Amino acid sequence: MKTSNNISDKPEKDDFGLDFIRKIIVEDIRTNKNEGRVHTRFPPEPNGWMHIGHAMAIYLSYSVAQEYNGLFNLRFDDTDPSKESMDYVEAIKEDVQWLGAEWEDRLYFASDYFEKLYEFAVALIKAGKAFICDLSVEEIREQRGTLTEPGVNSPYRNRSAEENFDFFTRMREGEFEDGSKVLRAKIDMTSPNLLMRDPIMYRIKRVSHYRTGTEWIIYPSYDFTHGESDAIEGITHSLCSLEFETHRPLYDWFIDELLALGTLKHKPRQIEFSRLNVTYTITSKRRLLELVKGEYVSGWDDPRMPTIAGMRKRGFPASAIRTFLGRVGVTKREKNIDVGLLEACVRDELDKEANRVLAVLNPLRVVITNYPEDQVEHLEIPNHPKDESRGTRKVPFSRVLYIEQEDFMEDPPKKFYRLTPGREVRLRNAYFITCTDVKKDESGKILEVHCTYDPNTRGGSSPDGRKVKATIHWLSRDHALKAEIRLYDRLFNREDPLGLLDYNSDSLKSIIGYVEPSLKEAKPATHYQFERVGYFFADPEEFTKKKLVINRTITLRDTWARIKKQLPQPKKKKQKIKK
RNA sequence: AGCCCCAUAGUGUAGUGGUUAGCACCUCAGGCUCUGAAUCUGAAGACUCCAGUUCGAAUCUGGAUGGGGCUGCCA
Repeated sequence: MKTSNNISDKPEKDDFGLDFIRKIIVEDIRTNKNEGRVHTRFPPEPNGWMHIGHAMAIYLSYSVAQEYNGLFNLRFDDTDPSKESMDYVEAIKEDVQWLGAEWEDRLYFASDYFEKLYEFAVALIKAGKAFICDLSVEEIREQRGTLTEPGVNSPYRNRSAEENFDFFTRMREGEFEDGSKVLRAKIDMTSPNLLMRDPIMYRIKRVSHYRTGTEWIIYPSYDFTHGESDAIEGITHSLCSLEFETHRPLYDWFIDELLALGTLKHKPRQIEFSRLNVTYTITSKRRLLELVKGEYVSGWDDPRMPTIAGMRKRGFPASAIRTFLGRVGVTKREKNIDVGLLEACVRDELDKEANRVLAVLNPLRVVITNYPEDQVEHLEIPNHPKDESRGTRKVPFSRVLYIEQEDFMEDPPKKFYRLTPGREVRLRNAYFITCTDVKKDESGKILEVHCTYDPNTRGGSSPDGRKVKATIHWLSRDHALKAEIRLYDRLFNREDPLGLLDYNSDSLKSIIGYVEPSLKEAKPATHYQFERVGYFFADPEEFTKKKLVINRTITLRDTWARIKKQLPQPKKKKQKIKK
């Protein structure tokens, strides 16, 4: 760290392309502010689940610290005991860790600073900067004024420092009722910023705190805790979302006063960035709670939820979330990111990571009529077509197979080039087969399809160089394993969902599908690509050898589905053409 | 209504007085392919407006317009 500081010969434009926060940091380092240190923090309140928006805050603060050789703290902002719990602390730690943000030994709690905060408050009281106010909640609200009218001074505003100190001591000792007195900062009741109108610093709350128990009955407010905690920890850049912008003058006021009194020695800088909104998702705690309470989802970690726990269970890799966040960037504009971008990042990552296997979601029986009745072959199939080092596995092949229902059409449209009567296609990594016959029941429902195979195409290529237009996936019927497959889709069917009203009732379809035998050896929490179908994830908790529970993370990009949509509608029923 | 913040393709972002205004996702067309995947090539697509400063403005200044935030003893 003790490098020579030749500030002058630093190239000026090395901050090109950086976001505005990193520019500030680069400049601060250049001018040796905070002795060139960078120290950030993520300050969740342990009263709820972390979601994609929090992920952005975590990732930003952490990666900024990383990039500039700084430190990153995890600090729980636990000043409202009525809603907080240790369970949330543990869940949040897991989420933060999973995302890849490391706090090392710097795990802190604002509640550890209660004594210090109390002393800070006393210092402010003694300096005449804070007073005990006996007004009720309603009276304080009335006297605060409105957006356009100034507030009026509390009648208790001019109590002497001694009296204030005495009251504050007795507040702590439990002499007064909850709500009967508060400690307020003495700032300016006419400020156009409502937060500066003598804001509350301490309130009496006889609620047991999940960490400090009944030790305290007075608790500091967010505004009087957050900045002070930052200062105590030596935070240099306190990054938060835009809604705290109007709090900044107050953040600064407390610290400046404490600095002037010599109580504090360090001043962090709060910088606000716009929060992340994603299409087809909601992050409002209240709205999400409705889904949980109404059992529209299985819980806060339901794979459809935008929570970090939900995305984890869904099978979104942390690295995909990180690249997503990186692509989104940091600004102060309101953003509404296309969920497609997140999905693209997930596919991108999984294409590299996931081994390929064969699975059939909706089976259609295929009989290879020229294949010997009792024969079983074990075909060697690569685990990843782009990565030989991942090796191969054996997949059984026999006379009776399953293929995907939608890979066969008796009377196909022009652009359909999968299996159809008379046509030859390839079974992935197996054989060329030609459809010879279609068996139906009396009602016309297709029961099975008869095909012949070409023994010379073993492995999937023909010696005569003959081409087929399509390759489809398959499974040997007698060897296929049943699996509970949960097909997840977007939780809402509206780009800008309001809540329950836009709930997508098709967002989960649980089906029994078939997978190749190798899946029996799968470990929970591993990613697979079901070839031609999508990316799937062995459920971290529920997947066992006996019961294969598999979540669909995301479908493959499906060009055929789009072509199909553009095709003239088959005239089964009269359909009203929308447009 | 008062104060504060924001404004570049559909979306997100780069651009810091001279650029054919760059990139990513999306969209469309095509190539390649044992995944209609991946990949490759190409196309379409933007500086909110009005004044001012300047030889020259997306960029600086002023105003307008549009969007967002703020009236918890929540964070």
